[in-house]
Amino acid sequence: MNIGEFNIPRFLAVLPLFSDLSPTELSRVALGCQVRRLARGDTIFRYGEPCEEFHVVVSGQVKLFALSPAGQEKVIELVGSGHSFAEALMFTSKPYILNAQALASTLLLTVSKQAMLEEIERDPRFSLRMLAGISRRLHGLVHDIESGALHSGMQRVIGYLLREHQFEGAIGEVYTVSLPVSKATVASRLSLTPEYFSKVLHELEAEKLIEIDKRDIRIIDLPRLAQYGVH
Amino acid sequence: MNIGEFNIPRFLAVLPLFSDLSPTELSRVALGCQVRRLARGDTIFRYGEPCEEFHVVVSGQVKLFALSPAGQEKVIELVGSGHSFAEALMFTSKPYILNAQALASTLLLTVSKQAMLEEIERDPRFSLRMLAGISRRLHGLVHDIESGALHSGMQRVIGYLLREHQFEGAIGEVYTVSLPVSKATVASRLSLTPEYFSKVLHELEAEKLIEIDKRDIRIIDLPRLAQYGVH
DNA sequence: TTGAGTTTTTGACCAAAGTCTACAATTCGC
DNA sequence: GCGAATTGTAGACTTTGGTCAAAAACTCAA
Repeated sequence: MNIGEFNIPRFLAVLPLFSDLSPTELSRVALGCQVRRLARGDTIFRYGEPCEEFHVVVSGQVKLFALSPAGQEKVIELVGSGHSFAEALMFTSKPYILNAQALASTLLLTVSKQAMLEEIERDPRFSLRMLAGISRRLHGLVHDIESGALHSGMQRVIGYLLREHQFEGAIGEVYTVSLPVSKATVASRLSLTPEYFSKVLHELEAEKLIEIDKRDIRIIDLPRLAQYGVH
Repeated sequence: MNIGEFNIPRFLAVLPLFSDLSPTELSRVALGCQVRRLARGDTIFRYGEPCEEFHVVVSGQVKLFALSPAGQEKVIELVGSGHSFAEALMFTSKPYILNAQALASTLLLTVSKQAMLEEIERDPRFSLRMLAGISRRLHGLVHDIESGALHSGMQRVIGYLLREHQFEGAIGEVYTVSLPVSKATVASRLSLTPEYFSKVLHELEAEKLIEIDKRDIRIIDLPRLAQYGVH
């Protein structure tokens, strides 16, 4: 795809955040945008760098992660096509508190802080949508903290499978969840080591609740899976 | 204190969120407010209830917590005087996702969603301040996830002591941290059981890094405490 | 296809943190 | 100041989940 030909206003119009801006407004915002093509492994930003923009994944996949002093990483979020990240950073005038890296070949749209602030000044309804977006993200995190603290590793894995199975096709009684990324990455997202994640999956397979076929997990007994581990 | 005499606009003016509204604007917001006196243990809201307002602790203390299906609770946040909570809920038009309860005799100011939305429509700068506030909260949570996932229980306790000691007075070389609430509540905030929290504290005491005197923790050797457990 | 480089699995072993129980200390209502 | 209720401490024991090392399975490019 030729980056030069990518129609920014048209893409912006699809995002919930910008969905009811007029064409004039859209092209005004588009002026503050920049499109980049990234290869797998490319860094988008690092902890501590100044933040003057937010980002939208047009296609591909991005991971947001923290690094411990010892260098071990914890995936906070996986961002797929059509989703945005780092909106909240813009408003605190603090540097990035996370790292972002492309997990695959990715087309990334970057919107400048300046363009956003101008649009907020112009239209209060716009800022309401921004508030709603950030609030939703905050709730997602609260939910994550809850499940991290309240559920065991087994339960987090089951919860993940149940959440993801909705987005996948159902064939007969059998749902298939395709892990979007490597097992190690999903494991980190769930705050588990890859080894332990593997063990948990295989325990579920031994119980005839799921079947593992590389990155496809078939859910064989949904009701019993939902029940498992609720001792 | 007589609730009827409590001057709402004057109190609002002290909050960062409202700090540069004019007296006219303040009294307009005040119309959408309500003041309540709560006793220790009183419920402010429960998971699942509709949310049509946000809250400010005038005096006293409030805990926000999640409940597992089994009924065990995890404290997500402790809110003290002058701080607000549940702002983000207002913008998602979803029900409360947490429970809130007074930990002590508390004076609570409740601001209606309606009043806030009207003010946002009027002044874009106001919404920017709102965005900054919610964003800051989001970063606090990201920070919590990082330290929960990346640090051991020992390190979380030390981190807590180091964070809190700044707010307390220093006498000579010895800083004193006064736990604001019961050890069990602090333990839950740190995702530990009360028993384990107690063990960790006493291990630190045995190492002559702190001294425990009921709810007062004296930090005897700050530099070594900061270092301890960084194996 | 081969073989180098990942990613995933396995199993033995270990440590951190939770559970349970009992009891000591504190606080509070009266 | 007494007794009840709440909070905190201690120790034995269990479990969950992490570590390490090695092997197996996959991927992909030449």
